[in-house]
Amino acid sequence: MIKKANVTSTQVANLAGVSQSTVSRSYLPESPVTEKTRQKVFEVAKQLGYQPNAMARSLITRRSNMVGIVISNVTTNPFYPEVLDLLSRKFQENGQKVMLFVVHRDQSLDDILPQLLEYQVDGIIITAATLSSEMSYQCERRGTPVTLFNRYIPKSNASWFCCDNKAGGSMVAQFFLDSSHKRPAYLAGSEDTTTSIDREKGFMEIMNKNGVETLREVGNYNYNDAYAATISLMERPNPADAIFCSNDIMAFGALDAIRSGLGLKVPEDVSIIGFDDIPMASWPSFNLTTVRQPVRSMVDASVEDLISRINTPEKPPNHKVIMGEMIVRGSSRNFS
Amino acid sequence: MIKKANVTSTQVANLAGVSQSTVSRSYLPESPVTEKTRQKVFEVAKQLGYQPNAMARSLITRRSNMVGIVISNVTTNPFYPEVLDLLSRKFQENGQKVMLFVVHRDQSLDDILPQLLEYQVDGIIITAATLSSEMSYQCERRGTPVTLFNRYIPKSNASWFCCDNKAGGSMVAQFFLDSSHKRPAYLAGSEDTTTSIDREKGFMEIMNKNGVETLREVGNYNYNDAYAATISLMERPNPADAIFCSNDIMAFGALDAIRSGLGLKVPEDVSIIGFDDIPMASWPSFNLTTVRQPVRSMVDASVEDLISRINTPEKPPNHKVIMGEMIVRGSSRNFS
DNA sequence: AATTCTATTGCATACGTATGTTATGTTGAT
DNA sequence: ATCAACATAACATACGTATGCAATAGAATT
Repeated sequence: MIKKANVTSTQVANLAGVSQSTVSRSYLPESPVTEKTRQKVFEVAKQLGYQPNAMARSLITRRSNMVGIVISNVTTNPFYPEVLDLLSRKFQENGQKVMLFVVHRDQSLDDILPQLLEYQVDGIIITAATLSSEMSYQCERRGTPVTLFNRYIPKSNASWFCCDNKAGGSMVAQFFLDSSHKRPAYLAGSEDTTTSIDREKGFMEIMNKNGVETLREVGNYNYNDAYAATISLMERPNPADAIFCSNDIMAFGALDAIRSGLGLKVPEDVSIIGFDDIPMASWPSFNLTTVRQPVRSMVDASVEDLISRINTPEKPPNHKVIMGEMIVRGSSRNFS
Repeated sequence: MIKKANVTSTQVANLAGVSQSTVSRSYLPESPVTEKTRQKVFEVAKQLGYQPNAMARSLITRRSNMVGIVISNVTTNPFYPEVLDLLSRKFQENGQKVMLFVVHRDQSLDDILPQLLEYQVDGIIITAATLSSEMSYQCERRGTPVTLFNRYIPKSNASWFCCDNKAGGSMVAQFFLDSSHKRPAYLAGSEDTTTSIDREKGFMEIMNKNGVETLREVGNYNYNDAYAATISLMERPNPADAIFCSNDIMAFGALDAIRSGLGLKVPEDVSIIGFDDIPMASWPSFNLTTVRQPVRSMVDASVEDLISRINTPEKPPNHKVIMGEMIVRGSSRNFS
């Protein structure tokens, strides 16, 4: 527990023959300090190995320059590492440090957010997870802005930025109909996520409007469940000829089930369409038709929103739904 | 910039009719404070929405309970999100918060580490990146322990924990020889990484010992380069019949190149072996033979080392090389 | 040379907590 | 009832920085 004593601004000040406040000001860009003294301070600082203490600074400025990122599914869906990478990069560019929490199914956000607040983060981004109203209230009370990424909560003061999941679902449905598929199926993600619910909603709306009966299975957003669900989907008396999977990873599971598991062909026997457009989707092995999520736009919007609300707390939360784009590849047939 | 005023321990103290120090002690588990007053303090705290300020606490205890994680390749290789997930979980279990930096090719660690030190992290883990001697010195001077994950630096005071990459390479070479392959090839990762260099070293050692000529290409640890490298490997007059790829992602690129690109068969025409054993390796589409990295052990060792060196700074750094395990699947033939 | 003004610097204090030391209250024994 | 002994609580200070205000020095003006 014996930690080496820190070099402080006071020590630098003494050696440089100036006051502590001058040292402090030397590190603030627009402070009135002569270039000569500033250089002298930096020189001594370098010699002593001095570096400002961000904790002490935060304590007095009431700004930590840290944001909290809460994320899940980082190992089960490659979409989220990408989101994390982009978020973290964008925050770095804006001078914000990132305090990261990876949440698992067995953890509650209600245990994590207090830790973030304890560390005085300036703002919080929540990805692929949702917020209890109690926590939403806690954050509001402390004036800590919260932004949701690909989730939304109807009445809270959190911002949110989502892909237009419903429209995405509809696009896929329309595509299936236009290419004369007769037995479409929806392979749901986790039942309690708005992403899966909304994609299904959009998909079903079009199907119902056209009076087309639709099959349904649950794949819980993972490969193995999707594999199994696809088998059961295809072993019915009247199997599917088109499967819309609520994310790409499940689509890979479906593809493998169809091809390796059942010995059928894609897209000749069944068309498969995914959601996300992760890099692997374009690999020859999969060559997956999918709905591309506008990750960049979503990340940019989220970060910019959060930072602007950090800087001006009175700003109301923002909400935006950004349209995805259908990427047609080889896992779906176009005509019949 | 107008941040809501924090609720402080002093306010709680006033309302509860006790002193600030009593409030403070109420939050320290083994402090001498009557259960009755502690309850009263908590009650008032809850009512006021009080939460201790970790910055102020860190300032005085000289412990931030934050560790820095520096990681790269988080989007290009699914192995690293898994590492990140495990690291972060293990640190959480030990009460350490995580400050995350995702580094990119265009960034230098020398710009990142000072930020971590500024925030007084108790320790630093560096994954898939290496440390300049200048930075190593800076960390040592401040008494901040550094642990490298899957990298090593001969003479520094950093700990490191690696997979036994050389032994892994040798295992693969021996496997190829035992199954009578005649034209082995090594598909290198990024040339400047010790992981790729060591795997090659182990591979070549066995091949040389047995007088077997070996082909070589570079795939830079990514799918696309590996795909292209494999094509060029197979278009030679005397093409390979066995390819050892320095990670799984490249192995997928090689597989796709062989099958979709060249119309050949795996493992009949060429055997492919990867390294890492990421979850996808077991998917039917790939069914990849590979060397499993002992991620759990490596993560456990790294975290335990770092935490123990945080608690007792006088401890010398540790180094450990952990053996991987060969996972034989369908992408390699066993006999000939 | 005296005066005014401005650009720098120093002084003092505050941020919110932890903790060594002293003071208080309570219990028990005599 | 007296006093010791102990368990709790209060007091005061320190952690390392930023910043309002006062002081200083130097330049500029007359």
